[in-house]
Amino acid sequence: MKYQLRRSSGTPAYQQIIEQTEQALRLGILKPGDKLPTAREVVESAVVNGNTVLRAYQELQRRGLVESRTGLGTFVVGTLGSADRVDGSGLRQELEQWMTRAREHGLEREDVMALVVSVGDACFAERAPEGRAR
Amino acid sequence: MKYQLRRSSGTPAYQQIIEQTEQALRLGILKPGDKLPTAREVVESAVVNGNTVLRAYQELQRRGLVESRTGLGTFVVGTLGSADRVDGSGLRQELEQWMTRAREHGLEREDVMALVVSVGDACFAERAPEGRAR
Amino acid sequence: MKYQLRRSSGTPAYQQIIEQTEQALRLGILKPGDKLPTAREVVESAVVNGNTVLRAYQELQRRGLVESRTGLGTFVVGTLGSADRVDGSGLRQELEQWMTRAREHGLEREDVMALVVSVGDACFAERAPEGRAR
Amino acid sequence: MKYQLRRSSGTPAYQQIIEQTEQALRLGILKPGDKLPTAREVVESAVVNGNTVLRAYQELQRRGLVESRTGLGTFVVGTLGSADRVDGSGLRQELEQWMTRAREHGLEREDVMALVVSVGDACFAERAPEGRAR
DNA sequence: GTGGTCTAGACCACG
DNA sequence: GTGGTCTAGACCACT
Repeated sequence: MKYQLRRSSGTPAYQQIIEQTEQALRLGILKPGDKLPTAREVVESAVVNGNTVLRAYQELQRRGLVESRTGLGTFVVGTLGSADRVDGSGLRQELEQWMTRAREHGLEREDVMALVVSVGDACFAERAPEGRAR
Repeated sequence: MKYQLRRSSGTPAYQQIIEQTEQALRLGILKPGDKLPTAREVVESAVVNGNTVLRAYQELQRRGLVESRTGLGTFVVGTLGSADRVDGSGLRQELEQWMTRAREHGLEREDVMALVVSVGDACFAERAPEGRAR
Repeated sequence: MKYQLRRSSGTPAYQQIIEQTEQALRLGILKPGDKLPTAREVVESAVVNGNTVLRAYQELQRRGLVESRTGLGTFVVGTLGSADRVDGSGLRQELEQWMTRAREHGLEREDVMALVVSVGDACFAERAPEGRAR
Repeated sequence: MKYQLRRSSGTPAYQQIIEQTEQALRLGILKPGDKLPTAREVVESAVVNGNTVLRAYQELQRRGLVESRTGLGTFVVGTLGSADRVDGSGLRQELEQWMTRAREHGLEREDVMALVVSVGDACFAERAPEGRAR
């Protein structure tokens, strides 16, 4: 697990850490029992303040995804989404092929993202309470 | 064009407006000559302060995507990405099919997004200057 | 609403703020719609750092008791306990009389508290999941 | 004497041990000559690190409430408050009755505690040096 | 002026 | 060494 923070994105750093951790949980990169990097490690690797990391970890703890034990570290205890259903379904491969094709068509990364959000909104639009996305 | 702000997302409101506008540009929902909603309209529809909208529009203008003409409104003058290349390429349809399949496999919206980001990182990773993604 | 922090108590300051706010909610001192003191005001009156106050307010917000609106302040939106049932029940008066008697018997404040905790444990002991009190 | 630690309360474990010991002293549950549980016993029953228990006992010793004799154990040597005055005064019985009534009125444990603190502040408020209560 | 994020660094509790 | 609290002060978003 390695965090990639975009400092200029406007999204708070501690929130990016939360999002990336949840993403890793969804993708099965992190599983219950796994140890998150220590706050100190993240400070070094992601060039961010220790408090910021702790804040993110505490929020993850509050969400029941993680548990911190002083002197030991922070460990995954919850799961998120359905990462396991992806493996063996071919979904990933198909997406890779599609994205390669999109790229060959001249689409940039951000174009692809915008398209995915747009299609996702339509596809997963079932009475979303309010505020579909960003 | 209608803005959907997530107030609790942590991402500043004015930035969400910018992002959604740029996204619309990439998707071809907005094209040069189009008129953005007036600040007043956004204030009402998105429950946000007028100054916030103006700040977002100013930033869009600074980026050369938009032009405000007093008394008339704010108009799109620039383009972004390669929206036109999507039409007729079948890319959108393929994505829709893929996403439907993903959904039938039990994936949630957030799972799909995590997967897309993950694959996107791999696919568009070429000499990322630094901090290519989140 | 005025916070009285015991800095030497070992209990974190931000947590004392949370506890006292919840207590005020239980006692009906704070009701939905009421405005909490601004972080700045608490900083001055309670001699504590602004971040510490914000942290407490954010936790209260997370618990759904309070809502912060930038530029406006922090407002009570939730309720807690059954404060209204105390009024008119005579419970408060009876407690006051009992406590006066206890004091005349030579009990100190801390003695009273210890006694109350002890009796409370017995009286409200219904299968508490684990960890009854301090 | 059995310690009940709330791990999530924010209050340090070693302090909870101190508080509970003092409370027992005030209530007469512990009297001079009594033996505290050995650190080892506490470690097992309260799932806490041995050093933490020792630190608490040292603090109690510093306060003159307790004395550790190597090879024998830790023994109560001091008193606190006026526990003896409670017995035979009827105070405890009255409190029990009041609390039962409170409970029948629908008050929760936390409501009662908030009320007691509130009344206690008023009743024992005399020239509080500063920050008399929470 | 109000809430909120971030930093740098100190100090504490715990293993 | 690991998580956690607190401070002082800077800077930002929003009303």
